[in-house]
Amino acid sequence: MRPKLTLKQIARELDVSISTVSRALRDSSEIGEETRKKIKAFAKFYNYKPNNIALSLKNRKTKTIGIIIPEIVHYFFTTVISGVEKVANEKGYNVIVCLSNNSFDKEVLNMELLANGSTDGFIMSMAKETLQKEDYHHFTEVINQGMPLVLFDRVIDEIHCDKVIIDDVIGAKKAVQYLLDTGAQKIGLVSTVDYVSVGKLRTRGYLEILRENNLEVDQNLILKIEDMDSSEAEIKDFINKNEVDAVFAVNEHFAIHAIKAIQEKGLKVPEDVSVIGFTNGELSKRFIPSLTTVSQHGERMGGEAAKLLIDKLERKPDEGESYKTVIVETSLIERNSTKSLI
Amino acid sequence: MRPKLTLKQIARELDVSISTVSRALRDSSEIGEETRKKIKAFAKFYNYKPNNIALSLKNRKTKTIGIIIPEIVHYFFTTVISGVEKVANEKGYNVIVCLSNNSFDKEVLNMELLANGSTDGFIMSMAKETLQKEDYHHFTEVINQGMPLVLFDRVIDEIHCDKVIIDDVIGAKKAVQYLLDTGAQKIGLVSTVDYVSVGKLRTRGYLEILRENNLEVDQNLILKIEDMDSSEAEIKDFINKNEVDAVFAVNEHFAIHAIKAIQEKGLKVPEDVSVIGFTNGELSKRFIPSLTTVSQHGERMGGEAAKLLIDKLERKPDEGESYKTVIVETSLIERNSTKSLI
DNA sequence: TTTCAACACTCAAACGTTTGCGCAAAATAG
DNA sequence: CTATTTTGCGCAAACGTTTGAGTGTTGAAA
Repeated sequence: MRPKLTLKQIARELDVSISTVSRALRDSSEIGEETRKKIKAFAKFYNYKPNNIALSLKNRKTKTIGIIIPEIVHYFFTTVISGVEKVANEKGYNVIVCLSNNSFDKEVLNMELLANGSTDGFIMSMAKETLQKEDYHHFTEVINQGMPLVLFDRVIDEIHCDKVIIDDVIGAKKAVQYLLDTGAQKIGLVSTVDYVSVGKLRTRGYLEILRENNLEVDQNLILKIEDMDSSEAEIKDFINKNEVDAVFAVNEHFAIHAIKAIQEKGLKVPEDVSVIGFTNGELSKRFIPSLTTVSQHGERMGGEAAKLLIDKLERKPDEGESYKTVIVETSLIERNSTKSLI
Repeated sequence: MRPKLTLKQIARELDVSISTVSRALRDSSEIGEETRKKIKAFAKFYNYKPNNIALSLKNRKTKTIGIIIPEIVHYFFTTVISGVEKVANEKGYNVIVCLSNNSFDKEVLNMELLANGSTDGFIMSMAKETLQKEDYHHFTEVINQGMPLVLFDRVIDEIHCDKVIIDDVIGAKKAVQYLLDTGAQKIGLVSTVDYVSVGKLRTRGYLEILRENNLEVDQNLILKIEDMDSSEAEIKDFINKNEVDAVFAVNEHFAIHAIKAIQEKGLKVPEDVSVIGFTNGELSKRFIPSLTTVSQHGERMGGEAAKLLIDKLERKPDEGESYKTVIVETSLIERNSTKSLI
C-alpha cells in the first residue's frame, strides 16, 4: 500500500521547496525551465493529484453542489439528478446526492451537514413533511450564510431563491383540454391534498379549464389523496362510485391505479374511459395500455437548476441579488390510454 | 449575509485562545467550568458548527462514502443507494453518488475525483464499458492507496476486494424450475451478451436447471441481446419465430417486451405462455399482468455493502487483509404472469 | 566599479481544526 | 514560608494547498 503523493513529498524527493513544486506544476514562469520539467515529469510519473480537501479549505469552495431530494426511488427525481449531473460535470462541478425520505428532520440534518463545508450550494425539492410544517428556517439559514439555493418541483413562494418549476397549471389544462377535445364530458380528477403544491396547481388547472369551457365542476368527481399507501383502495372506490368518461391523474401511479380500477369495473381504456397521467416515467411508457401523459422533462429541469446555481456561484459578490424562476414547459405525450383526436 | 462562525471568531469575541474554545466545546476538563459554560453558550447561541472540510483535512478522513453506479434512472440501483444511505447514516457517514453512465472514461474520472480526498471508500457497480475493456487499473489504483472498495452486482473475480452479489445462478434456477413445475416444456431464455456477468450467470442457471431435469437445451430458444435499443425488435422477432410455452427473461424490460410480443402474436399470458423476469422493480409490480419475478433485494445489497465498507474503514490497519463476498439471497415473487402451481 | 533589474527560488501565512506541550498562577503539602 | 502539585489556559505544529513577500544570485546598464 502506497499512500497518496503530496507536494511535500515531491519537494523532499527533488530537494526543492514546496512552493517551487506547487508553482512548477501550475506552470509559473517564476520557476526555471529545467526545474519545472523535472518536477512535472516526477509528478506525472508518480501520478500526483492535488488533494481536493486541502484545496477546498484553501479556496473556501468545494466545487461540488448538493442535491437533496425526498426520495430516490422515483423516476422523476432520478431524471432530474441526471440533468444536474450533466451540466454540473461540464462546468467542473461534482454532485452529492442526499435523501430526506420526505422527513423534515432528515432534511434539516442533511442540509446542515452539507452546509458545513461540503458543498457550495444546494439544489433541492422539499420534503412533504416540510411543506406540512411550513417551517423553512433551514432554508433561510443557508441563504443567510451566503450559500445559493435552487428549489425545484416542490417550491413555495415564501423562500426567496432561484426556482425551477414546470407550468403545472398549464400542463393540467393541456391534459384536460385534450380529454375534452377527444369527446370526454365527465372528467374525474385524482389529485393529492393541497399542501403538496404540485397537486394544488394541477387541480387548479383542471378547474380553470373546465371554467374556460363553461362546464360545471362536480366536486364528487374530484378525489384528493393524502396517504400513498391507501391510494389504490381509494381510487378503486372512487372509480366504482362515479360515472366518468375520462380521468386526469396528477401522477402515473394514480393513473395506473385508475386504469386497473376501470378495467376491473368491466370497462375498457381508452374506449370507455380515457386516462391521462402526469410525469413521463418508465411506467407510463411500458404500461399496457401505454399512458398518455404530461411530460415533466426532469432532465431539463435538473439542467436548468444546475445552470442557475452555478451562475450564482460564479458571480461576483458585488452584483446585486436577483432571483429567477425558470419555467420548464410540459408537453403532452399521446399514447394509448386516450382516444385519439378525430 | 452572515458568514459561518469559526473557532477563531469565537475566540476573538470572548477574548480567549482558539485552543481554549476548541477544548471547551469538546468538554475538556482542562478548561475551567466558567469559561467552558460561557463558550458553549456563545457557540450555541450563534449556532456554531465545525467546518467539515477542516476536520477532514485534519483527521485525514471524510466520513463520507462514494457510490459510483452506471446509471441512476434504474430502479434497482436506486434501491441499492437507499440501502447504503440508510446504514451509512446510522453510522455517521455521508453518501456521495456519482454516475458513470456506463462509460469507462467517466468511471475513471469520477473515481479519481472522489479518491482525491472526497471519500474514504467506494461502493461501486461497474460500467458496461469497463467490463468490455477488461481494464481494471483504476480499481487496483485506489486499493493500493489504501482505500477500501466494495463491488456489488456487476463484479469480477480479478479485483480483490469485498463484494456483494446475489446468487444469480440459484435465482435463475429457481425461476426456471418454477416454470417447469407449472407445466412448461419449452422455455425460452432472453438474456444479455456474456460479458455482462449477471447475464452470463443467469444463463448458466437456466442451462444447469435444464440439465438437472434431464432436458435438452435448444440453442434456438436462447436469445442474447447486445444492444438495449434494439431489444424490443429482437425480442418480437424471437417470440414470433419460436414456439415456447414459457419465457425466462434476465430483467424486467426484456420480460415486458416478451409479454407484449406474445400478446401481439395472439397468445395469452399466462394461459398460453408464462413469463418470469428478474429484478423486482416498479414495472414488475404495476404491469398488467403483474410480473412473477426473481427479486434482487437491492436495498439489502446496499446495506450489506455499506456494512462491509464501514467495517474496513474502522478496522485497525494492523489487522490482516481479508476479503468477504456476501451473497444476498434472491426470492421468487409470484404474481400474474405465470400459471400457479397445481 | 557601482546599481539595479531579472531570475530562480524559499519563507511563511492562511484556510479551520485538534492536540501535545509549556507556562504562569493558584492551591496544596511539607 | 518555601516546594510541589494542580488548575486553567495559550502557543504552535500539523493536515495539503496557494501565494505574496522576501532573498540571494546573476548579468547588464550606467
